[in-house]
Amino acid sequence: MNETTAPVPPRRTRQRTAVEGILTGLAEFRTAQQIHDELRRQGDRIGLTTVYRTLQLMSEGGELDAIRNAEGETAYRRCSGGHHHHLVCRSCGRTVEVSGPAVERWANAVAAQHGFTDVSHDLEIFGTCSAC
Amino acid sequence: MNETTAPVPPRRTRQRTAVEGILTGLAEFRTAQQIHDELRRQGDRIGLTTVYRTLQLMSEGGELDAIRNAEGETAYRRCSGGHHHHLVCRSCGRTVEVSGPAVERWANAVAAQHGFTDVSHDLEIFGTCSAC
DNA sequence: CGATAAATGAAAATGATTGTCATGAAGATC
DNA sequence: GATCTTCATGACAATCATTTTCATTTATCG
Repeated sequence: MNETTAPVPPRRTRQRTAVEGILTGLAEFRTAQQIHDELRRQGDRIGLTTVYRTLQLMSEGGELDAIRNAEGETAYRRCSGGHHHHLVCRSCGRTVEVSGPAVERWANAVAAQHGFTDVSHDLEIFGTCSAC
Repeated sequence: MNETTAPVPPRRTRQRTAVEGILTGLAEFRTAQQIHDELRRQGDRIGLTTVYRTLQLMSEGGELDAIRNAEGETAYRRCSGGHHHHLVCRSCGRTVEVSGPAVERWANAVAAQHGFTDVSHDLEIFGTCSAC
């Protein structure tokens, strides 16, 4: 009766391990195609479709953060536990994780004032970093 | 020698006027396709390509704000003097404009702490509205 | 009124992402 | 270890927003 609580863990395959391996120890955002290219460069035989699917599943499972860049591509990065936002450099793409309890409270309060429940939010800050 | 300062104003065409007309007096974000559909519904004969091009030019010229939604589409809105954010209902899509000076200050402060300049940000709050 | 360069738009091209489905491989069971 | 059931994979086709192409139309200037 519990079909929503995922009683079945995902299978441990060579491909899934490879994708996780790329993202572990990397703090930057990467697109599916970049990850695919990198794995191929390492001699790993893996399909582009699989990379897309794996990243999507990991993202849905809360293992990855996903953002869309200006070119319309979706980029992923390993997710550090808590809820946070991103400060992204427009030029080089460098990303810094930031968090602000005040923002969380403000968002919840504003939503509540308008009768909204089950609140979540997305916040991205863009700028030019000191190196650029 | 001044090719970057646009000495030539864009021509005033029926199509450009129509696109501007749709966005004037509308505070919500609309995609190129939605605007194209709306114009067609009004009996205005206009090509989808032209709508895309016009929106892009207006956005580059600072006349419009552009955001990317979760489906990967780009939505535009007339640049209303005041900066604000959106509270969107997940079920019915109802949108409420909200603003919070505290959030603006926080975003600017955080960015500055990390050496970022020329800061902007996107914030969207999602929830279920009282009617749903 | 022309001349001229920008604007338009229909159709084709692009490019990221998703769907399809036959084959391959985990994990459970014997 | 052999087998079975089911999920995972991947080559390819399909989708879909957006861009490019290029012949035609039209603002705007002199």
